[in-house]
Amino acid sequence: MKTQDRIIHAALALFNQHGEPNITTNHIAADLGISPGNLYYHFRNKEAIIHSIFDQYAQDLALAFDPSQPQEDTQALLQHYLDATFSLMWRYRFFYANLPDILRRDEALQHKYLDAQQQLQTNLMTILQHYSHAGWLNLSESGLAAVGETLKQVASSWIFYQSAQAPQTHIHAGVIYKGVLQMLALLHPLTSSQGQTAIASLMDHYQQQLVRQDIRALDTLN
Amino acid sequence: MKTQDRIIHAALALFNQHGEPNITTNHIAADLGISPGNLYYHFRNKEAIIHSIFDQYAQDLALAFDPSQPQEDTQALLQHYLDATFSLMWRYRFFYANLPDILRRDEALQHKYLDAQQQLQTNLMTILQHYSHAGWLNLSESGLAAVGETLKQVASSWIFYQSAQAPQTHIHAGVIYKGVLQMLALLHPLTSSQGQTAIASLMDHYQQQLVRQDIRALDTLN
DNA sequence: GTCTATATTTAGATAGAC
DNA sequence: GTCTATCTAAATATAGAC
Repeated sequence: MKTQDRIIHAALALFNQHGEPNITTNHIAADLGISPGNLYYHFRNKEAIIHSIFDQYAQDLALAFDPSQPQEDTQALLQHYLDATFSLMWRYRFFYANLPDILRRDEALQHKYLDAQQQLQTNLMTILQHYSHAGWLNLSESGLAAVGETLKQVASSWIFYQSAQAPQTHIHAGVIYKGVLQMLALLHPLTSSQGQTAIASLMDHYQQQLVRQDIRALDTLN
Repeated sequence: MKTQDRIIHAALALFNQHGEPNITTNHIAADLGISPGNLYYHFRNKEAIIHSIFDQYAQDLALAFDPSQPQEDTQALLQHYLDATFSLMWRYRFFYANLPDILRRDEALQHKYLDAQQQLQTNLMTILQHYSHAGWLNLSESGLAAVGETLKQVASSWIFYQSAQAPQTHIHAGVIYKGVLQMLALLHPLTSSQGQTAIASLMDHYQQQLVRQDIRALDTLN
């Protein structure tokens, strides 16, 4: 791997584990066994590293919604959406745990972030409209928009919320399934009887993922 | 005012305006026109200042739900709850914009925060149960708990969410009314016809507050 | 591309005089 | 209680040799 990519990789891992404000350029260099001078040869400063990590995130996000993918049914579409957004948020969680301060320092990044959010929201609304047209949701057009807005907030602040609720050590990948379940629980009382079956089956699916994840987490402790 | 209180006051204002990570003990001392040495006479370090500010927040929160207050009707109770929690979150917004990192640094504070959250959640669930018993909500017992959990997340991540959405300069007190409206919009489709009237009247109320606030914000610009 | 060495700056904190 | 003076430690960043 190129040194530039190794820096991005190491920085992401350290940021996720210790929180971005607690990791300096020296920490990153030391972790890789390279000199600080070398690191500064590849990146102008720490902000540039964060910016590059975000670019990679945005690229991963675009790939996850590759328009060349085959048409799927509504149900699979929602599951794909939830899987992709939450697993990516988890992989880049340092960012979502610290959004206000990171974005304040880099105006260009703020705009890129809002663009990405807008794309995610558009995709979500498309899926909600599928559900609505299939008669699975009992909501007016404006009700749909309101739910979409709430879902967007729940998703994009989930990592933040969990980080504040639990001491850092207790956070593991299982929290992403909890986040998905939280969103589905929000939709559940708004569905018609057919829709309820669809949402309930998704909730079952993620409940199982959560249990498996918890078992894996226990294994890690041993 | 005692110097100790003046430090807390100035620190809160600076933290809210510039973000806690961007304000040093030197900034606080300079803002007050006192020496750094003097500041350190009153507080062991910056963390102690933040901790004191939180203690004041917790005290304000307890006061806002003074048990000696007269019994109110369900509707007034919810309005009181929303007014108090959101206006206090606004007054101490630096904290809510940066929760994960602030709490990670101070384990004792993490516990105090969780206690406060627990108290807020208990109060919220009591109110939801009032609504439910009055036949205003079409929800099972478990549905009620799920909605309560979502409302808790929406409320406690509202400041964070807004700070990430908007460039810092565009954030003003009006966002707290938007947050209240967001919570009410979440409840709205879950209500019975009587409940709908009650929630709709609250939404009207906060919509008006929001408009007034926006007008005041415009005034400030002129 | 990478290292060593080092400069610059700032945050956090303390000692001791008043 | 408050100030002046100052120290330590750390973070950011660069210069120049290899």
